Amino acid sequence: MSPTDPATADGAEAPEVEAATKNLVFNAAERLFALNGFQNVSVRDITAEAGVNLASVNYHFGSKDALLFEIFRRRTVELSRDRAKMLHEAADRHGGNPPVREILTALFAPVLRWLSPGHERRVSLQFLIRARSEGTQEMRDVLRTDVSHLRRFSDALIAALPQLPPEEVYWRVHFALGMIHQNRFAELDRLNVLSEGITREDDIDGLLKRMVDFAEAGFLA
Amino acid sequence: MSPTDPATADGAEAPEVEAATKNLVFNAAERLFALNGFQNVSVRDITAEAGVNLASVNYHFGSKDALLFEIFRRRTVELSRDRAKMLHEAADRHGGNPPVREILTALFAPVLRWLSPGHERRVSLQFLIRARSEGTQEMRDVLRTDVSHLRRFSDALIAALPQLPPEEVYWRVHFALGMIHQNRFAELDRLNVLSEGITREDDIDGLLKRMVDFAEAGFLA
DNA sequence: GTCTATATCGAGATAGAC
DNA sequence: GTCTATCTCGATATAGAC
Repeated sequence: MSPTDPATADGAEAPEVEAATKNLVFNAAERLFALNGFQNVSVRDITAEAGVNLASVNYHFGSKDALLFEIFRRRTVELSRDRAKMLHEAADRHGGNPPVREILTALFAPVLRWLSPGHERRVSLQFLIRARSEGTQEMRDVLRTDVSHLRRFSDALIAALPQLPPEEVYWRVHFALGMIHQNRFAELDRLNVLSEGITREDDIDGLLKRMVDFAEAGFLA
Repeated sequence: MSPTDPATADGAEAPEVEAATKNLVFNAAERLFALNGFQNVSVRDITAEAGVNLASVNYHFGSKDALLFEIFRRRTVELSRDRAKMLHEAADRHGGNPPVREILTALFAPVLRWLSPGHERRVSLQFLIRARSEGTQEMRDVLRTDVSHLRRFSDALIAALPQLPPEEVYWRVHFALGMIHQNRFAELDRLNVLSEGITREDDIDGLLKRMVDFAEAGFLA
């Protein structure tokens, strides 16, 4: 049986029984890709960072692209689950029809939590943001066509805004997503230069409130 | 004198006196980079598309990266000039202090005009959007540190919103920029899938109004 | 499972004829 | 200025010893 068999390619689920090497590679790759970009990180960089031998990537994952895709898939699922959970809880609190503000909070908060300075998933988020523009064809196909997770949010917003044509709601979802994707390192750096350091990006709760305030006003306009 | 001398590297300004080859390369490169990404386009692809020989890129531009940077610089200057002109005109109409809505229009409209289906600069815009994430180190340094053009907009917004702390205005500029950057082909495709085709991205005037409505509400919140 | 050594390939850059 | 042919490098992937 090949080690790239799906049943064994679970990494984080059972790190102690699976080859330790595989997790070392996975984590080193995610970190390096997030920091330096997909094309700027070679398999050699990854194996050196992980302290394992050069052949490990191909042995455990099949190829560099397959490794990229596995990181992408795992983190995407995690993020979607966090968001869906928050949306579900908001629906429970409001008899199935949460207000706009809580829907937007469920959309934004998981991302911002991951963005927190000390958070374990901070690099995962940068990885996912990079995947949108630097990803392989396979990743971009998934990103373009798999909207099942987003649809729960657009449906909830359409229900919460019955006076708005759905077309309008979709566009505003698009704008709100743009606000999230802007939170990559490079753009936050730029904001810091523009504001001469007065924007404090490590104040995650403040940022969440700011984003929800801005987007809520846009949706209710 | 080297053909990469700045004085002769003007391309569009004097296409008939400059080497025709240089402009063929410039235009083919911009189009291919915009469509397929910087790393996915080789010098061979460019010269084949332009119908010129392989050595042209290095002869006229010095290197692939230098070619990329020249496209980036020229289009950046053009876009900034369009925006600055609109902001200036809005200021003239309002005794030096334009309202939020007109400032945002000056920020958004040039980008959306370039995005129009038949517009000559449509691919230029996709190129610039790509430069933000796929660009060379040199490009990203410029993007991160050169905020002189943006500052005119943030200053105008701070003046138009005296009741808001500047910190808040800077964050909202950040959100508004995210809304613009979301208008790349891949994200528009995704929106189309999500909305099942009811969002008409070729209605540029409608999109401008939607974006200004959303952002203005966010700034006035 | 893990390592070293290497095959193979595609890229950017350049030399030198015309 | 333009072309062909080629140099050189860095990358992924893999063969095969241990």
